[in-house]
Amino acid sequence: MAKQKQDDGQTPKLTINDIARMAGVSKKTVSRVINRSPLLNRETRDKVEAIIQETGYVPNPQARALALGRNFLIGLIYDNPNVQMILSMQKGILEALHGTEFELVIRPVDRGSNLVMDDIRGFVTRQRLFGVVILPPMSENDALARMLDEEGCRYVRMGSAVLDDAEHMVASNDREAVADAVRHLIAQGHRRIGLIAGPHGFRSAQERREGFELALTEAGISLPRSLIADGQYTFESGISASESLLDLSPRPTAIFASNDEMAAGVLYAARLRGIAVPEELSIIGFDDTPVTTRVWPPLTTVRWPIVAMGRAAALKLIGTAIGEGAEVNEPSMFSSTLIRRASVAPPPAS
Amino acid sequence: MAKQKQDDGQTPKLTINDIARMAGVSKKTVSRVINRSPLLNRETRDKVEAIIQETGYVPNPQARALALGRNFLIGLIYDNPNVQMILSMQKGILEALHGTEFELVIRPVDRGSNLVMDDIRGFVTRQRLFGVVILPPMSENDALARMLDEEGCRYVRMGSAVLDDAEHMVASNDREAVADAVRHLIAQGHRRIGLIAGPHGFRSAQERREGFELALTEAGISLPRSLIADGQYTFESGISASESLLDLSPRPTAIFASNDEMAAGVLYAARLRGIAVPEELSIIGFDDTPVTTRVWPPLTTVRWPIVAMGRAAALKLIGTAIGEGAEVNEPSMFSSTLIRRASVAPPPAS
DNA sequence: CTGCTTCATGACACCGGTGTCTGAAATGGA
DNA sequence: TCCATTTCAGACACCGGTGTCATGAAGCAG
Repeated sequence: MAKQKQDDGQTPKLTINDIARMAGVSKKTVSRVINRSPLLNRETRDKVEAIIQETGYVPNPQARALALGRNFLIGLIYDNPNVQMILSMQKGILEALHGTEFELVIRPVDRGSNLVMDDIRGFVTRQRLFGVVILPPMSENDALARMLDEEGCRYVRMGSAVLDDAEHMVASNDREAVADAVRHLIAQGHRRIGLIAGPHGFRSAQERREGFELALTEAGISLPRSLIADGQYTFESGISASESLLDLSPRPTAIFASNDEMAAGVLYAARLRGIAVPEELSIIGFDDTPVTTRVWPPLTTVRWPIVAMGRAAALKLIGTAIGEGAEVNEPSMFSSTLIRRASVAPPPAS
Repeated sequence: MAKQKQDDGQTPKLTINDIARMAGVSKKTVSRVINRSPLLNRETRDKVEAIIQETGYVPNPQARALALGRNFLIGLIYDNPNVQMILSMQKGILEALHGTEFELVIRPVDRGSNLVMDDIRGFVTRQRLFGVVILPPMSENDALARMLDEEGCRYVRMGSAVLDDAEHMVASNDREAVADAVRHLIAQGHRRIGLIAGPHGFRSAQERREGFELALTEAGISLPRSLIADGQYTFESGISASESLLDLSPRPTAIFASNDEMAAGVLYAARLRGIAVPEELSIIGFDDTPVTTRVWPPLTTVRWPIVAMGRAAALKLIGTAIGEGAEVNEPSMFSSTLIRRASVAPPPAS
């Protein structure tokens, strides 16, 4: 099964010393070649490079990290019910990291636990990460940011929030996006519009709610408390939240759910009661996750450029390390767009 | 903005030398304390441990990795359209890694590209990973396995495959699971059952197809070629594949789709044609992803213990490193179960 | 031809841990 | 009491890179 090999069954790895010996130069010279030092004789460089090519030598990153005092690992910290968002974010970050020597280390944390901070501290200090990207809702944790500052760990926070610190934040303007979505409902003639809010304590939930209220206020529509139901960003919470809304009389003719999962829940609840969507009830969600197109009717929703934001976050992080002179200037604020599908129609002509 | 600090704005990290000096012992002794060496005087150990506690010293993993000749990074290599599966797998692996000093580095690859092998080789050799977990369909790539062997990189493959190499493989028995699902349809009275197969070249697609055929053969039902449509494991391919099936006359009374996304596509296509599910058409999917409960009616599907499999894979990998004596013996074969929801009913009494 | 600068390279210490070997102190048997 | 054995801790080299400084050769003005 295992082939016969010298020591551990492993091909012994080439080191910088091997290359130096083969090239007849000092290891420092090899190091210079690897690091593209400008003060090198062309011949020497070519000779060494040829040997590196030939042998397939790859410098040991651990040794490099040790000598340099920093490594090439980016951490992704999250605690999020939204599976789709995590993967999109990973995708964006990985796109930015592709072709660099950075790798992505992921770290879900348990926000409920009061050991989170210790957990994360252990994570960044043990691995001496180059930097981390923090996803909501953890990104709203200012104590975490302070801790990372203390530990000397670079970080970028993702948020649906006001841009209070462009250096450490990549954000999307949820409030305005939601306001747009609700304006769309109003333009269709809706006046009794329900809101399924996100969990208390989530910045995004707060922003989306404010956007909702903003659009109604603009249109001079009053918003009774009964038209607001609390959700937890989960499908199940969407179902139960919409039940209280659909019990109302008169019933709302449209519901904005603060994310797609809950919007799917609204649709489900409507189906259980035999309420036709969109003829009797319009629905708008938020996130533009795949579920919006899997259900019937496909859900109108708000898309935010999450992959692009992930990319921007990663570039912010490693930008200082790569484009030395050329200060990478990634945008910090992204805006979302309304995706119109089939879950919105004018209200029934009651 | 940046607080005034000595050198780089970073708190200077404690090293083993600092601890040694403070404790009045040699660095080697501190090293022994860290590594729980048994040949240590109790007093000495307590003294050093107290100081470590007090100062919050954390050994530098890069230095450790360099000295040890191996690091504590597990890689996850995948190229998979199935978002849900990736995340579940990540979850399982992270569960296994939790509390250990291992971290998870993720690496999606582009299977289409012919640079994949070089890409992966670069990944494992550059980072000198401790080991990698490979997800399907990359796990079916034997050249990759050989390459990893060559590079001396441990690996575990995930598969819906025959268990040909328990040491390097964690598998689920898709064939039997699918056969069970189809038997369920047959038991309900279905005789004209369509199959939406997965992409050619995917082992899982092959296995699932074989399970499908097995159940029909058992029941003595013949399977005309026209009842098999090719899909790509995507929602869209599910829609188009089901169209050819639904055009048939007589129409199949049930369809087994090789994954949930495609099953959702079948449902969508049925809705477009006004075919009632499950009254006129029964549907079964595979994977038990959340989409099965978001759509109406909720889809009957096959659940495979993906998180548990991820955990097992990771434990297999690090088992040799941790439970020295106690040879960790993770199961290598997992079985799946049929989850009955509302998308299956007896065929119409045509 | 000499002295100075510039360029290319090497010697050597160092990053922060671990393995090996050695030596001192403690233990124990005769 | 003495020597053999065991226990514990330290000295030192080493892992594989990088930073600093020294050194030798070449270039150039005087």
